[in-house]
Amino acid sequence: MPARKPAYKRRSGCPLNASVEMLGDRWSLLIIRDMMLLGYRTFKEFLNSHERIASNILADRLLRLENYGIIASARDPSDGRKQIYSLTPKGLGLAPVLTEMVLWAAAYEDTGNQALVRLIHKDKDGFLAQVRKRFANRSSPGK
Amino acid sequence: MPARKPAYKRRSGCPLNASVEMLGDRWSLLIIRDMMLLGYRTFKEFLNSHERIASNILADRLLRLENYGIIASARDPSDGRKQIYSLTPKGLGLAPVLTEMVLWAAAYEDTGNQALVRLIHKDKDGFLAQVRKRFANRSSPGK
DNA sequence: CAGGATCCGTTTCGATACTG
DNA sequence: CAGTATCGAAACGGATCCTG
Repeated sequence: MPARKPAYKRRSGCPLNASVEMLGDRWSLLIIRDMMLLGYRTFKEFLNSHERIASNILADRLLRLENYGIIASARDPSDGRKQIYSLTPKGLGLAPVLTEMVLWAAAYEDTGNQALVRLIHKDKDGFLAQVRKRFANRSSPGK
Repeated sequence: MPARKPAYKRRSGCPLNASVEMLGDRWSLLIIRDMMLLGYRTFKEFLNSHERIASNILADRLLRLENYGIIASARDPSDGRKQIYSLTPKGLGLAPVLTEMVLWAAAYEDTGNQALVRLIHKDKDGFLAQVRKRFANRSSPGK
């Protein structure tokens, strides 16, 4: 599966257009969430985690996100087989978007993960700073 | 095309899961943007506008969003042919999400619509309040 | 004419099996 | 471990048709 270019044409310059092109599918945001909130970094972690993404789709999405500059990949120096994925600054910049989505879902729908929601509610800026700091120190997954 | 239920199963209770299920496609967020920022309300406006969505897809998305409680529809009292779509409080609650997405795209990508971006940057809370107010007064599109 | 439904070819998805 | 290959199923998109 080659790195997709959408078949449909989209007028650019309109707000949100670019965002939706990069993130408007069922998996991209979830992958980013796993990196940002759960500290996942390897193909296997994404694969075994959460919503059971198929391996071909995962490979496609990782490549796509990398092409968009949202994530970066590098070979694990200590284990040549492993590939380590990480968020770029641009990817990290999505933290406020994810945060607002979590709050929205919590307000109207989702009952899960109340701890996180309360944490964000109590101190949104602090939470965002914490996310950034984890990635500034590079790769301490944080559970 | 019946109102879709996703074929894949998704574990619930995980943050963002619900959001992505409702909004994780190429059109839903754009439709909401058009309602929220451009004041669009009718089938035809959505159809002729922006990125040239196909009418069957549009009908499906409108139904989906209505089923999720994000938008509501009612017949135009002054013109029986027309259907008027509007944001519910839940849909309006997406304003912060959209706002952050616009800011993110502006910071890393999109060059279009600088005016809006500057407005949001200057006074994010004021902008959100303004959006809410427009819909509290119901239906003054606001260009 | 507005809102949508139907038809149909094309693209993408997703599960599983398989490879370097 | 990190992906490819394959293939049936689903979703997409364009065009057209239907209905009030």
